[in-house]
Amino acid sequence: MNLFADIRATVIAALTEMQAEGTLPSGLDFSNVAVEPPRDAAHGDMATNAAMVLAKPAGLQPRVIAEALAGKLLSDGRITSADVAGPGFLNLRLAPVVWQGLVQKALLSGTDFGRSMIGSGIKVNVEFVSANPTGPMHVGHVRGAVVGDALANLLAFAGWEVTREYYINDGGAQVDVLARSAFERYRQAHGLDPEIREGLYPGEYLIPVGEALKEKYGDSLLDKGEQFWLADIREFSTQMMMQMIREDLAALGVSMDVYSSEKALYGTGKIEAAINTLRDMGLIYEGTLEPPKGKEPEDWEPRVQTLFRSTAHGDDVDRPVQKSDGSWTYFAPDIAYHFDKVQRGFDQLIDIFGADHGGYVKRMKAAVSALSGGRVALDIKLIQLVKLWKNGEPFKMSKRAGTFVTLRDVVEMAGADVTRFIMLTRKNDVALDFDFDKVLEQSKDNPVFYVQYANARVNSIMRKAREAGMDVSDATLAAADLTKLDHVAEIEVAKKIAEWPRLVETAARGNEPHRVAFYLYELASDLHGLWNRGNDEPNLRFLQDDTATSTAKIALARAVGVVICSGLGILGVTPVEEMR
RNA sequence: GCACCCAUAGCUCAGCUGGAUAGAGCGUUGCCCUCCGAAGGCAAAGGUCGCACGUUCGAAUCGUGCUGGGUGCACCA
Repeated sequence: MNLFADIRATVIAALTEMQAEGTLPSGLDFSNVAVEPPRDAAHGDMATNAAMVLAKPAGLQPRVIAEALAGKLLSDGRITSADVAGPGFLNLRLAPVVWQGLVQKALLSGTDFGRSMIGSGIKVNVEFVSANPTGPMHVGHVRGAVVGDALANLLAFAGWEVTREYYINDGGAQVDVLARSAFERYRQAHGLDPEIREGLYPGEYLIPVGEALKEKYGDSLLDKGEQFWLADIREFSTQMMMQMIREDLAALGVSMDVYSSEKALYGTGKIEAAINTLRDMGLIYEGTLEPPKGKEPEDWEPRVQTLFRSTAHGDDVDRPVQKSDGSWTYFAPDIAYHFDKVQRGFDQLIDIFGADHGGYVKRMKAAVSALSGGRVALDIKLIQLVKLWKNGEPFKMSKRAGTFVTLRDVVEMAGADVTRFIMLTRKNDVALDFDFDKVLEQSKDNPVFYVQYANARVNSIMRKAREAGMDVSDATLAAADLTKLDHVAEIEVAKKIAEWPRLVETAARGNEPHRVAFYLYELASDLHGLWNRGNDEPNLRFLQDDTATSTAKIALARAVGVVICSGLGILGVTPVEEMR
């Protein structure tokens, strides 16, 4: 599937043959032998470092190995040249037929082109968003939601068995605050003045909750004390908030496979079981922590606490799992929750956190490491801030929530597709500017537009061809005489298409969905470049007088379109067929 | 004080897990287009990859120590 992997296999086979012939000593480790695109395309199509990696263990000069290897490789029909260069690189050139064949393969596979099996048999859990169920989702959540969802898509495309999961933080004090805030709105629904005291949630989104409470309870709770209604209203409000959050996520095109509740962990013995598992490992003890140096809290006093020896698994200090009154800290259910994920049989866990939670990375990794006996890897992606801009200045207003910009505001102003794409135009750990004016601009400066436009152009070509009576079904295009794609400019585009399967694998291995967005931009750029050359060089236009030539050229364009659609699918962005 | 993240062209950022002469867009400069396959095109200039050591055939990439910015640091989640 991945051409680079194919050629690498060929290289390894040649090396093995050389061992059999005695050109190379036996017992060499080939794992560091790589076949990659060279940095400079002028060097060739692919380069292998085999000679340099093996020179030392083989006790031979790099050039000696490289030249012998070159001789072997040239007997492969796909390889037209193999030149030794630099310190011992072997630069390979592949026959045009290889690239032409790839175009055909893309057409035959459709949007499955690039699908990989490297994750086959690996169960991965991607936990993301996990916003507190106390209000609508805001901008801060959008990026994490998009990154998590796109990453899940990417991993699935590369063969992983993916579960998307949302952890509902409904076990702490914040849902009590939610209940009290909702109670005030309930009073308001009865015509009373709500008392939104300091510390309560002031957002107007709770007004409908108050009305729903009135619907359900009438006036029966109005003069009752908190002890009579807190649990019920908490449950009721949390449900309504989660419903709202699901709708917010849906508006962004995100759906979860599993919603896990923190509250549901209490009273089931799961927390105790997780902590006891650690205890059996000798990782739980009663002790006193040192005060943090440099910034000692005002009310600090030495206190005996139940601690998790996270330092045994790479953390900097041990962490408390119980408060001084004996109740659990927030960390305890988190441990239990991750233990639950381990017990559900996941081989790999991914958490998407806001960058402000960076301090919890080591302790969570320590917990997973301990509870899985090192079997399960936890990767935590920290998502940096998004700064919103409009009219050249920071955008802060919100229609509904008052204090923050909601996800809905963003989606309504920019659209889900644009929002998703832009959120992936930066690495997760770098801050991102989101300018409402720029992201909606129809110009080359806007990457979303640029990529969509490339696909629209492909569709435009096919539309015109159909109008001219041509058959441009994928089957016909795949059967075209692709040797007519013999111009270097066309071969270059085919080479870019060839990179797609490899990119999918690299991006998936690194949990880096942003790579897909960058690749699509480059691919679009190549298509636009070829299109533009058609202005001056009519023989590079996609539509020619000769049907066979046209069919071949359209096949190339269509292959680009297929990859763009496939890539956009991973990003969760709908490809457009026509720009308006 | 400690931990984590960031630092690459004037600006915004990539850089395929250690490869060759470090890339793209914007901006700048110069040419082309204003008979629609131009919601522009071609080309050029622009860099001590924050600094200093180290690891090795080879470092923007790995290690150590600094500098500057961000985030977070017991009984909040």
